[in-house]
Amino acid sequence: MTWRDPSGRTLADYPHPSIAVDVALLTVTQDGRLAVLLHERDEHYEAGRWALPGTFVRMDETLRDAALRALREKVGETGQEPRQLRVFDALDRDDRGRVMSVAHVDLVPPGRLEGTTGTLLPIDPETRQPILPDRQGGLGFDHDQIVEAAVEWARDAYQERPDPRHLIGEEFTLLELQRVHEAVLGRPWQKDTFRRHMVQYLDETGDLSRGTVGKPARLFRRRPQQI
Amino acid sequence: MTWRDPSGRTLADYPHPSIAVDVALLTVTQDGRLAVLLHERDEHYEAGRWALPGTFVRMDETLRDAALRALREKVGETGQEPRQLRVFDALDRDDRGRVMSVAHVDLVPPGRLEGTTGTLLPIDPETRQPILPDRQGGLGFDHDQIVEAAVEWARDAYQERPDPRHLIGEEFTLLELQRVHEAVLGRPWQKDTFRRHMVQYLDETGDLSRGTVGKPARLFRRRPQQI
DNA sequence: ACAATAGTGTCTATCAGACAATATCCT
DNA sequence: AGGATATTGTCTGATAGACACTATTGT
Repeated sequence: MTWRDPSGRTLADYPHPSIAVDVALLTVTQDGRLAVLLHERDEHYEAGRWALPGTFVRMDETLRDAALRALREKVGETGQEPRQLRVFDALDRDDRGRVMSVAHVDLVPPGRLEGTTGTLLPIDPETRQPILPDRQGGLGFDHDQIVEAAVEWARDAYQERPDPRHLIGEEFTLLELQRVHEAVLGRPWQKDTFRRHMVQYLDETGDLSRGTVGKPARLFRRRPQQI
Repeated sequence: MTWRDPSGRTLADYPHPSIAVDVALLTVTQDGRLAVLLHERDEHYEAGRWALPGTFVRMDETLRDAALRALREKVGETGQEPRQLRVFDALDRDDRGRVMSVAHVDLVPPGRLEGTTGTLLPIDPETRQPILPDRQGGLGFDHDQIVEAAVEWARDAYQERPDPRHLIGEEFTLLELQRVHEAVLGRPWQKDTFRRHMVQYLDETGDLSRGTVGKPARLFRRRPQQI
């Protein structure tokens, strides 16, 4: 059944690079900061270093499934919708052998990270790097580049549209929405500018917020995407 | 020397997917159209179909080098600077076995494609697909998606900056520049809008064009990128 | 009444897009 | 002179950013 070339060999008979996935799982914490989920490696390699969850891609799974499995196995969490960033393929990036890694990013609400065995570390908005609790020289592998690309991806996604990854619920006030966007973008936003930019993508629910001080705010929901 | 896990196995001992590269090599033809370099497969698989040049990545080469080798071996041309688009990883995308492909794009001046054994086919600006000379059902594999992504990448690159991939020479008139941009973007551009948009990235050489009918145009060159 | 937050009016600067007038060459 | 192309002036509409005023609640 297996395909064979004229010399009778299958594809797997030729030596070929191994392929891994690494996932930068981002979220926004209670205190309004972007954070990334890391774990301290207890593997047989690079043990003790901070790293992104990652794993080798198996023969019969897609990249997406491998990314979700990496999150489950390494930090006890299911991601949501991992997206490819790019392939890291430097010949010497892994001393164990020839390994390419497909970097992924996912951005999930903080509620999904309750039972995690990983560590959520805040990201410096300027450097786009996690702030490590100890000063032991950064992330393993090329994971600093992956985190940077992940932050860029998230910022891009939150530049235009209201909370596309549903970090907050279905109904929210403009102030709540603004807080999330400011956390992801790592910079403040003028409230009137923000409002006028976002309302075009929002529908009013007709209800008002309750129990807050000051004038109650209208509640909005995301307007269903018109194609 | 080789790393081994606790069970004494190397990375390569575990079955893992094969990895390939495919390259959409784009250029702009004399008649001002975007075109992609294809070849008719004479391989042992999918023979006779139009396809992008591609090859399997070897153990000791980077994606970039594999992409350049694919161009050399399949269409007799050296590319310039292939860039990753994304990984195509559907489980059934290749009947020969589990093969992921890292799609690449490159955009080179037409002069580099003189001795090619491939076929340059124009791209429909609307569909972003090559116009095949025969009506035999499209490209093999998922190469239609790759071409589409490649065109998107090229358009993005030519949205803002003057001819970043140096499809024309170092000195040019604004009309020459505009022709190239219109070819890549697949739509006309108003000359005064185009001019005012581009001059900020250009320096005048001080010379004028010669031998043309009408008022001679000033020559420009790209302003060295200020960081 | 007062504090606090929500929502809006309006001014400015910038920019893309479009039209058309003027400038300068070649034959 | 007349055709052809280059270059620039100017108008319009859209938009981001900023400031400040008005509106509506709880205490």
